[in-house]
Amino acid sequence: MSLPHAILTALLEKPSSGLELTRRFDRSIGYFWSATHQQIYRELGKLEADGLIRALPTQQPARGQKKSYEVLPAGRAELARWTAASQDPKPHRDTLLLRLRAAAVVGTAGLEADLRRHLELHERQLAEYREIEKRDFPPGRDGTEDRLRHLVLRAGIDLETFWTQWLRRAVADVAELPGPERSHPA
Amino acid sequence: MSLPHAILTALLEKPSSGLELTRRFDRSIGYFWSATHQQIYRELGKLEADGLIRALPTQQPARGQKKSYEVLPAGRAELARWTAASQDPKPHRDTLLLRLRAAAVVGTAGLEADLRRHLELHERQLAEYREIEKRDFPPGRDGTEDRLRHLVLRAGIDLETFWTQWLRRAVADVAELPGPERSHPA
DNA sequence: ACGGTTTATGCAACTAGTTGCACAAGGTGA
DNA sequence: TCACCTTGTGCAACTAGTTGCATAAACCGT
Repeated sequence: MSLPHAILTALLEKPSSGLELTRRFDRSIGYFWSATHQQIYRELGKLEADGLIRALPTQQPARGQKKSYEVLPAGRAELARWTAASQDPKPHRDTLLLRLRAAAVVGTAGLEADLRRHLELHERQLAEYREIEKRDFPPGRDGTEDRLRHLVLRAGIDLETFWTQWLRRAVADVAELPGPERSHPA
Repeated sequence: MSLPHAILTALLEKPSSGLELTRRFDRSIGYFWSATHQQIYRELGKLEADGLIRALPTQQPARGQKKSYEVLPAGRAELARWTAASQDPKPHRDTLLLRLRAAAVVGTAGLEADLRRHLELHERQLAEYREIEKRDFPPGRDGTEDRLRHLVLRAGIDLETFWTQWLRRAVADVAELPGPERSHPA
């Protein structure tokens, strides 16, 4: 139940239209809370109906016309409430770890290539995060908002660092397992 | 679309009833692929209908009677196919990071306590993983299956290590932000 | 001025996961 | 012996997220 709050946060940072939000989700918030444009439009409709945001006045609010939203006081209050509330961590689900566990039973045939691919993806993501850090968080500036946003970015960097290291080890381990094409039949 | 494969893996490790599976999900596979008993029963039904598993012969298959399942060759084949297939990583969603980002806009009031709580939860999980490592992976034994399972466990350990470290920093950072009860109004 | 691409909004149907409850059998103590 | 608790199985309804497609305006070359 966090998508509405992600949208409220994004809109407080800057009032936007559905498509602008979609783009910003792809670039920054989406790194830890992804959403498609359909989800976003649907949620904008709900938030407006609930009186948490409103469409900025415009000439004709027709289809194909940009429609920007801003957060109302009730929306800010709801976001503050949600941020402060205690929440249990949702269980993670990780397909790759599951596949490795399955490979322990049915064999590792074909797995190594995909591990390498994942390694590359994570390396790319890590590089992107470091780029952002260099650009947006040069040493020195540390207002409150910057501090918190930097903290979030650092979580991303450290997570990707973990994955690249772990995947390198996984690739190496899987590569040196007995025999090519091993597949552990019944 | 991984729950059926998680179940196939678990059943290959050891044929089980629905409830036994539920318990094993809580203890081990569930660390990276959680599932409730309702999900498991539903999926067992589907897997049986699809001919990937079958119920072990028993006396009366009535309600309240244990019913164990084993994997059929078609099930093993499907699991092997899935394990080897290339898959894109699903986007993560992390509420805590989102809340921190929201806090940068609406203020950190009330957040610190929950960060501490999360820190404790991750410390506990980390301790549990280390316990399992000591128990199940003493130095020396390293068959193929052990190697892979140990690799998965190590991912869990490293992930929890990351979280505990990051959360410690987050708690410290949030604690020293300007003023108690800061809340950054419009 | 017309046909194609890009920008922008949105609906509908589907899949996956969660929550809440119902039902049956077997054991246990009063 | 009967009320209650535990174990085990399961349905139904709901919530969240995904996929595929429809629609419309604007911009752009010919």
